[in-house]
Amino acid sequence: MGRPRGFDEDEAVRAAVGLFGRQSFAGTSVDDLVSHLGVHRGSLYKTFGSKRGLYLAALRQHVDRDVAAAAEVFAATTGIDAAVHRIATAGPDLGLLLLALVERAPVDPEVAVETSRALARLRDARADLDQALGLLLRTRAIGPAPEFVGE
Amino acid sequence: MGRPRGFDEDEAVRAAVGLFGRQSFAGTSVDDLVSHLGVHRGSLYKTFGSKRGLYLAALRQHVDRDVAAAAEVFAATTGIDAAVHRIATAGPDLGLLLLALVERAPVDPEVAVETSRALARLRDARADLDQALGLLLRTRAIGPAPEFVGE
DNA sequence: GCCGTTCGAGAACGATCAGTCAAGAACGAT
DNA sequence: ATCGTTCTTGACTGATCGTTCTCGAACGGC
Repeated sequence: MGRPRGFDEDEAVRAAVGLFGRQSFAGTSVDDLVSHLGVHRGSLYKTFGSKRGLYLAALRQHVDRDVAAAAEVFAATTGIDAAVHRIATAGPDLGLLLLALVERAPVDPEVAVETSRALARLRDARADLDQALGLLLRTRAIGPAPEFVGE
Repeated sequence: MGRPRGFDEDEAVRAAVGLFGRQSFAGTSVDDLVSHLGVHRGSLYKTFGSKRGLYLAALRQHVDRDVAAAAEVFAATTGIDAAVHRIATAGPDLGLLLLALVERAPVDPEVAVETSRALARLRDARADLDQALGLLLRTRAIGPAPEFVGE
């Protein structure tokens, strides 16, 4: 009963993944979120409790969806450069995971739980996780690695 | 001529490295900086121009000092786990570099220049840069890797 | 056709943000 | 001693921060 929602919660969280993944937690304001998610202020707080609550929801969806998809690419692609290149160009954006790892995990235990979950997923898909992480990090910072060409 | 400075610019920048490296750029307020650097508001803006100016100064010092020191450890230590463990426990804190890579380099070209400089330094010291980066990233997120013992 | 409930819309809250300004204090030079 | 210069100090600005509140609209149940 009651008035039905005017927004899709899953879509809203997905949009939050994009914003937090591009601008970081501290760098994303609630105004940013409100104007990009199609969710109004009151509904946002009613649904997620706080900015941090929405961030955690976004991170969980990111791990379950985007990180899982990336893990599949990693498992299916031989060669780290090719796998990371494929993810960077056609795969899911892992910006939120990278940002969560350095920005929030050290100071927010619940974030650390989710990032650990993500790392475990990736480790299962590929034993040389560290090398993949480092390459993803450099790819985000400098753009796609120019030294890699070809499929 | 003129009144002498009441603070050491090098020390102030070093303190800024710590703050930015722990709390990120967007997560560190000018009030934070003022209360931890021993530099008052006016002097901060007179000396560095803006919060971003101070951030760039901090990042440059970080690359020239802390990243250079880490590169020496990497070059002098055989074994990635041992090298990263040594840096994490007794070496320089590379938090600012990691944060700059994911938070600022993608949106601030001058930051990207400095992070590229840092990566070049590390690459010269160790060919398997990506693996080292990934391990540093995980170490920051979850704390020192429990699987590594000895040395 | 109301009632209870949930949501939409946006004004409003105190706090904090980055950045500026004016007034005075501490120096070197004359 | 006085002047020009540079730095200190803290109040101040308008904007933006995360969060809360109010009020009306849209629903299911009776």
